[in-house]
Amino acid sequence: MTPVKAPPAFVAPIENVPLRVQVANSLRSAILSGRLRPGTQLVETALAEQMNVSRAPIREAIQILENDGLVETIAYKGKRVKPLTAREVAETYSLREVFEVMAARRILETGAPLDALHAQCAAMADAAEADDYDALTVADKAFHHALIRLADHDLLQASWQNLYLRIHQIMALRNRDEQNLHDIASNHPPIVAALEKRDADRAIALISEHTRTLAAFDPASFVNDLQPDDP
Amino acid sequence: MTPVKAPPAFVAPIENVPLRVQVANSLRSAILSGRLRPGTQLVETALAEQMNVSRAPIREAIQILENDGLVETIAYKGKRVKPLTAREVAETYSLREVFEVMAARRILETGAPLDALHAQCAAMADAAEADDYDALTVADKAFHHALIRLADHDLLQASWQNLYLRIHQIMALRNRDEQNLHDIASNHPPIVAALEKRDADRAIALISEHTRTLAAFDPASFVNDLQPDDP
DNA sequence: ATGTTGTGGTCTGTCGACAATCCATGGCGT
DNA sequence: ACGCCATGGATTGTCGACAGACCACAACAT
Repeated sequence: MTPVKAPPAFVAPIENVPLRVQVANSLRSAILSGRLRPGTQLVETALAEQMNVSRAPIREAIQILENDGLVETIAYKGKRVKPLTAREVAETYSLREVFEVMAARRILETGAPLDALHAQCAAMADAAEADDYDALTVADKAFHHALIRLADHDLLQASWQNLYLRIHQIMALRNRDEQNLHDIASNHPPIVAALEKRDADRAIALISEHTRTLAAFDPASFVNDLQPDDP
Repeated sequence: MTPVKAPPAFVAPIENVPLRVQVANSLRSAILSGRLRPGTQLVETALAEQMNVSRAPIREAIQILENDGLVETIAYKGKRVKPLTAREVAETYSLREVFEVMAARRILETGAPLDALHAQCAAMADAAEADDYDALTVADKAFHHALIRLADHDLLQASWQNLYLRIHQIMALRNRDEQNLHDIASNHPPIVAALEKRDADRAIALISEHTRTLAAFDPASFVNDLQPDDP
């Protein structure tokens, strides 16, 4: 049986993306790219008017971002892009370290193939050579995403992805001029090599060190460590 | 200055709890206690009528639960209590293990006092002696919560708490008769002892073992590993 | 029989309006 | 000057109604 009702697929299926998701995506990318800086107020009526939708989808979209940890609500007062404290940044990176170490452990246990990691290392080297910061960022994210994916752990992946949203935001707010692209790129191949050799201790140590290096970088320039509100 | 406007606090502050939060709490406790079993459909209109509120707060409440990972939405079809797969249960416990090991590491680094842990160990022993399953559950949660809190890491705590929601649900769905209260209670004091002695390896090993024991317990009785929907 | 096409019911998705709350500002009495 | 209450504007919280999408079932044609 199973009478192949639908052959390969000649046309793309039309997706029905709810407004709240479109709104959420739009706002999220604005936050992650740094166009909406931490502390910025998000006013429902204003956004609703700007985007030509009613307030309901806006509210639900903002709630989605709240669960992403990018927005916070103060009852009857307003919603705003969550300010980043130095402590939060540090905690974010330390948790990321734990996630990636866990991924490495699982990869070593299952012996998953590391092709994807090699590929991204190459991509990062190319980006560093071309002095292309954006490409490097993309490849870096792809590398770590691949690392997590190889761990074959959906919950870990979801948690990591959620965490990485903030990493993304932090990176966008950093001063990119101060970063050495070649340093970043060269950090990764040794990790893959250690995994390849099944040297757990070394792989873990490298990942920890790599994460801590990133965390230590320029911790103060974009952070708002002030009263609940402001200037 | 700082003219102490509000002395200690004689009466509880009047909190304005939004309906969505009340609804979310109500539904959450129903899910966590097992009264709403995985797979149960949540119909907005029905809930709205039952609780005498409009659909908007219900929708937002359900979204909160969705971010808690307790509910899932299928567009234009319905929302339902997320079914638990064996894989999810295993992943949940393995992530919890990583969280608690991280907490132990941090506690050992900072040398935080362990009073709270001792207290909960005692509470668990009492509960086991009195054959009081509910009290044991409470004390067990309090123990692990204290462990996480001592790590002094807000993000870790938030992640752990979110994860523990599912643990709570899983425990509620288990067959409590099959569990030996004394075994559970006796698992914890050695962990505290190892922490006290600053024996990192042993503490971590004990925590891992403890978590894995729980995870291995009765993995099939309440799980729905079936097609996307149905009976 | 088998496949197709309506059709009705049951949900969720979206909207616009109204109510509740909070905050800042300014008037008023002392 | 100082403190207190009223008032107004801004923003979120809640509501009820309508529109859109999907599913199941039945009627029909082949």
